[in-house]
Amino acid sequence: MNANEILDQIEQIFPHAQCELHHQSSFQLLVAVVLSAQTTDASVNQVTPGLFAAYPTSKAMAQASVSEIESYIRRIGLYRNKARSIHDLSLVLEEEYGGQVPCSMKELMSLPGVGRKTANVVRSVAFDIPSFAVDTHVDRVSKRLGLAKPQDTVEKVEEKLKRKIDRNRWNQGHHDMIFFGRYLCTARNPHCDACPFVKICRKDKLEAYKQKK
DNA sequence: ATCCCGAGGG
DNA sequence: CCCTCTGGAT
Repeated sequence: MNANEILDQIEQIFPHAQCELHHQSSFQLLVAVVLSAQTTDASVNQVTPGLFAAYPTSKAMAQASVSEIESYIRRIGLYRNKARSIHDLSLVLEEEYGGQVPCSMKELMSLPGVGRKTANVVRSVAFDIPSFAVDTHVDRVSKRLGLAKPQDTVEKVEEKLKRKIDRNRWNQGHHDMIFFGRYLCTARNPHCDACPFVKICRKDKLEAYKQKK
């Protein structure tokens, strides 16, 4: 079973996999993705309504104080780093990009608090540019399904997925693997009884590798 | 390699 | 209680 066939199977189980972070603009998407680091999107969606009501645009966010932003997002993890990142990146958007979110990898990754994963998600969801963001779910699922090796870095996993999956399926495939990892192939207690990939699964090998390390 | 860091699930 | 959640900067 090749990578495209694996996606076919996942899409039978999850026909409507998509971005679940609530947002109404590319700026709001960027902020929501920064907030989503090491945090469930359900938690992010609890704080963004209040945050975006107070500061809907990069201009408003840049004019807010970091402590004011903190007060809206204190419920989620890493809130001090995130408040600082959101404020500072809004300032850069206003001063360097005329209030527009850039779409190149180089420009996105130069923003404070924005790394390769966040940049890939923004490019994929906001600009519909073929990308493959590798987060904790995509990394785990790729290694369990044998699309990458246990020792591969996230950059290596991204490279292998892009090579093995048709380009026109990258953006949807990302969300397919997120849903599969979030709702079926979970980190703890995966639902192997309902999984179509038990024959090819390398979960045990992945865990053995982690033990040695 | 370490730090950040609250909430929800098992 | 411990683990995990669409990571990034140092």
